[in-house]
Amino acid sequence: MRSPDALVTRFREHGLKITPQRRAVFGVLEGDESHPSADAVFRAVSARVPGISLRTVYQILNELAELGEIQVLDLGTGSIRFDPNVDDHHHLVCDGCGSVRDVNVDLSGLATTGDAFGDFLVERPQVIYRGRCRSCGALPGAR
Amino acid sequence: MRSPDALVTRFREHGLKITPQRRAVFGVLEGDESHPSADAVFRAVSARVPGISLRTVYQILNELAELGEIQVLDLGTGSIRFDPNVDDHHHLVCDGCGSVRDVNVDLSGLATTGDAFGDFLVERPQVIYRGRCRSCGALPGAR
DNA sequence: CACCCAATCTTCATCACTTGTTCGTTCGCA
DNA sequence: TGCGAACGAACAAGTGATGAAGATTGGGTG
Repeated sequence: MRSPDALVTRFREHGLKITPQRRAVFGVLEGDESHPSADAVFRAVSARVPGISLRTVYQILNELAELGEIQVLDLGTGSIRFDPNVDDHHHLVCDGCGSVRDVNVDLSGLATTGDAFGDFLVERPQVIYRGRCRSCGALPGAR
Repeated sequence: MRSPDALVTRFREHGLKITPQRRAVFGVLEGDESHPSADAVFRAVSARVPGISLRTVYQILNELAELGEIQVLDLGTGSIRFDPNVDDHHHLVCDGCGSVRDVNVDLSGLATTGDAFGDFLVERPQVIYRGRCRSCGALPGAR
């Protein structure tokens, strides 16, 4: 995701208006590596723009996704996660607390064609490393 | 997943009763490679046991999962998928129609520890190959 | 073979997440 | 500054999955 200023420009270019709500979402997402859910973004944004509705947050997040500024992730944690990091990378998902972390691994050796794939056209291989983060390490497993 | 007969034995061993509903679910899942959703199982089972409730199907599927007889998959297709194949394997997911296919690839080379993982303990690396199946190959993309 | 109790099934309700709709308000360019 | 298009807020719907409770049934027992 680009900087909030660049996003302002980009939104204007696409005929989208710049509202305090949008600015606030831009600001909250900038540098956020926590892979927040819509609700988490909503709570963070509410501190800057009291009274904003969850619906509006969803709208803005979907707009950002459509512009390719953020990535939409369904990692099976019960809610969709949003990732301002749109570079090629993969994710660690903690079964204990549901937290998500980026991980950079070289998958160039990963086959995406061959007998096993038949005529299926692989476009986006995705790796989800499920396990336990440090704080959930020893604990038994309810999310 | 074992054979329906073996499942009957296994359920009895666990103090679970054998009902027509359970037999029907066993039968439907046997050899099923379509990775059905709960609703798909429900529809298939309804042909054998008219009047069965969706709630009961969910219950039986969860029991099978707890016994480790089937795998529960959240592949981001909107609903949970159930897989009688519990061997180590991965999945092709079609962005077009949401269909799922098994794929056997050697992932022994896939790292699960190292600097990139820090103190995160990877237990189940999961690979989802997203792309297009044959019939959706050329078509544009609504699911 | 009928009985009985726990287990199970069905029905209804609830919950969490996400999106559709409507209407008053606001943006932003002229 | 003003106007039209776009937006935000409130409300409600919709989907997938689970919780609760009363009616029913499996299957060992007398």
